[in-house]
Amino acid sequence: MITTDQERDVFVAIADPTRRKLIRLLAGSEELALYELTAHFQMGRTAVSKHLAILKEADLVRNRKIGRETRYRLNAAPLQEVKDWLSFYEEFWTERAAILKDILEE
Amino acid sequence: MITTDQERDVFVAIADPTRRKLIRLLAGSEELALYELTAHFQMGRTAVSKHLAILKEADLVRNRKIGRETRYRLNAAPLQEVKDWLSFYEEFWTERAAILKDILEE
DNA sequence: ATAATAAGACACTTAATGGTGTCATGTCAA
DNA sequence: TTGACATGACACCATTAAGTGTCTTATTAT
Repeated sequence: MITTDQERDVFVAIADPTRRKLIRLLAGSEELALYELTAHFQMGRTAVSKHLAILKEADLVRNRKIGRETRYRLNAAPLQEVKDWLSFYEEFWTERAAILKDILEE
Repeated sequence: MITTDQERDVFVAIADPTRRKLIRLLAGSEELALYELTAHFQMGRTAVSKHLAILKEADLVRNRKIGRETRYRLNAAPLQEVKDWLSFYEEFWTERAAILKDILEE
């Protein structure tokens, strides 16, 4: 049996600086077409398209076809998962926590 | 001129599930030696060591040699960078923000 | 002193990633 | 209706990533 393996990995999606820049661009506009997004990068359209596919896989981006162009929009919701993950470790880097720990270690 | 390229990429460091598990393990103990960490995985010691090297590069982990063993400890501080990055997008996934946006779009 | 343990340092393999260029197709404009 | 534009779909390539195994060295325990 072959599981279609739709991984939906948000952590991997945001690991790449190009993809973080895409997210940033989409946060600034309601909707942007592939060719508009591509204009902000040095790489070719195909590469940008692939990055968007990875973002889409993680559901960080939604798209719809309008005439001959494909418009992309941001869906930030999956970032919640990262925030939840982080929240567990927050106490480990907080100044307050560090002081408390020092006290306990005395 | 060769720039030694110490990239220190926190986003890449946390993108891998094995490395997130390492972080989790280290959050649970003050210090753990490589062989102790390795015991929690199916992969070999060398592989775990490499993952720790990547975490160390991102300064998410510090290590010291005690006798023949190398003990690792968590340094969560660099995760702050991820949190800062996330905070910018927080309003985009908040329920409140979604409702507000709908109102503004009327 | 010797054997066992912990880990560093390599060399190596396989698969995934990030990019390219090209061709085909649908859509818009003149 | 013809040409230009936007994109999808490939095939392809180079580099990096993730894992392996082996050899060596330092340290501990018997």
